[in-house]
Amino acid sequence: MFQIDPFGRIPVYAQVISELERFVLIGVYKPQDQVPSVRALAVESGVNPNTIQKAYMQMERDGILKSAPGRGRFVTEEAKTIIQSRRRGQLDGLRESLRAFAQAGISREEILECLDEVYTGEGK
Amino acid sequence: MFQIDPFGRIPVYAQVISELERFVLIGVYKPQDQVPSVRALAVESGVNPNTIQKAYMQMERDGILKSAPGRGRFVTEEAKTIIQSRRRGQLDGLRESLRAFAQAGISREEILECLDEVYTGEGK
Amino acid sequence: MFQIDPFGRIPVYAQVISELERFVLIGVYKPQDQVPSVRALAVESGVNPNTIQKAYMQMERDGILKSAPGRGRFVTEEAKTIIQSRRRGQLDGLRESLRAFAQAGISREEILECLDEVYTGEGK
Amino acid sequence: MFQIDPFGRIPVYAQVISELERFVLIGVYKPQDQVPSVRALAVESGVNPNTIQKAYMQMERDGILKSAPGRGRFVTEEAKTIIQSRRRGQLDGLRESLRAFAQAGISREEILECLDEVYTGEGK
DNA sequence: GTGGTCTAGACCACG
DNA sequence: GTGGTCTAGACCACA
Repeated sequence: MFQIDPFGRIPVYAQVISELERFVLIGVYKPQDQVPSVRALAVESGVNPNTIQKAYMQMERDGILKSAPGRGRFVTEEAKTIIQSRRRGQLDGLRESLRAFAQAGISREEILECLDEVYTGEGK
Repeated sequence: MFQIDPFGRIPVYAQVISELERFVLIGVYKPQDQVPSVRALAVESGVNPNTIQKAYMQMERDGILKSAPGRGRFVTEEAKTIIQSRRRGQLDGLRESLRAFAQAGISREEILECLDEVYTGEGK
Repeated sequence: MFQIDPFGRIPVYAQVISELERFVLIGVYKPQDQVPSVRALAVESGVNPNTIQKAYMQMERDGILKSAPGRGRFVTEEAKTIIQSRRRGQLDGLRESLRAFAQAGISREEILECLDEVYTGEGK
Repeated sequence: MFQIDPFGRIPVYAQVISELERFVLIGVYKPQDQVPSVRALAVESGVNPNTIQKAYMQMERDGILKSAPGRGRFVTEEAKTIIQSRRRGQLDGLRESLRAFAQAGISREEILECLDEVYTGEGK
């Protein structure tokens, strides 16, 4: 239920954030829900507690989580909104990426095919 | 003619490779052509010779360049093919990335818009 | 346990690779095993960390090692297979070498004698 | 008739020597024969004259050639003998090489097969 | 001049 | 602590 790949270029803490955000988007975690404690999530995911801590801290900074000292961490009301709007901002990143492919001689059609594959294919 | 950004997340040696491969793809460097010497490219680009060396070595391992010790480095016959096929493989990465946007609630239309922006926009 | 000859025609980084691959082949390092850190191996072998780094990077590109940033480097599942198949490819080089001896007037028997000497002699 | 590969790990000057020695062994060049001038061989082989010069100097040092200033270079009486005996000494190198293959997990049979291939195959 | 190798020392992101 | 990257400066073999 919690997939982390310790190898590969994506930092583990970023993967943790990504997974948690995904859970918020699909409604596994709803506003006011309590998220697992650092320790609990660490053992469940096999990730170093320091790394979980780092992920939680950043999500707090982003306004997705809020911590109630001594009681735990909770999903904010605006979590879903924040995540979606931020992802929209990431389109800039995508644009840059696409530009790279364009420069690399990949045709618009090849990418379109790719796109359809994703949006008509299976949901996962 | 040779743009490197020493600050920013992309390693300099990767940028060097990217630029050189771009030159091969657009025909600035053709098979059997000699590429600039390590030292020459270092001064031209303002990058440390060691970093150029690292880039060249990797391109050699990739079969894009071949070296004739004492004479210089040359573009292989298969260079263009290798680069293109490799980039095609990178489409898998793009596919995964697009899938992430889909999950994040970005519509197919938003990405399409992005795509057109890139392919109809300026060449740079 | 780790023999490096810093003088002599074989590059140090190549010797490091050779030693590590040997350890994989004889089972000292098994799949999923962690290999020594760059710094640790540097002090143990008396080689500059950069040189170790270079060796490790190449083995990674070869698919023999994989790195988990911040945690260390590990032997891949396919390591042994890759090494063996690559060495098998080197038989082409041997064939060429033998051909040279044949042309040089060395008889098949002389080489056979050589061969037996090696394979019946001591393991080292 | 004169094959040089400017790429690859074998130095060009060594290849030149190897080719010339081959010609002596197969009788193309006999004792007292004059070998091509540095310049002539350079244009014929497409190799830098400096490199030819280096090869000739070493062959002189080895007693295979002797120079008559102003008249040219000639094959010595002992050339063939010297080359053959030297090659015999190279068996030590072969032995070391075979040992490496043995350590690399290549079986004696695989090398034997290789050997037969060479000695029963075509002469070239 | 070319490429190939190595050292020393530094900085950063990550866990 | 780990790996990843970069710089500066040096030496060698080769053409």
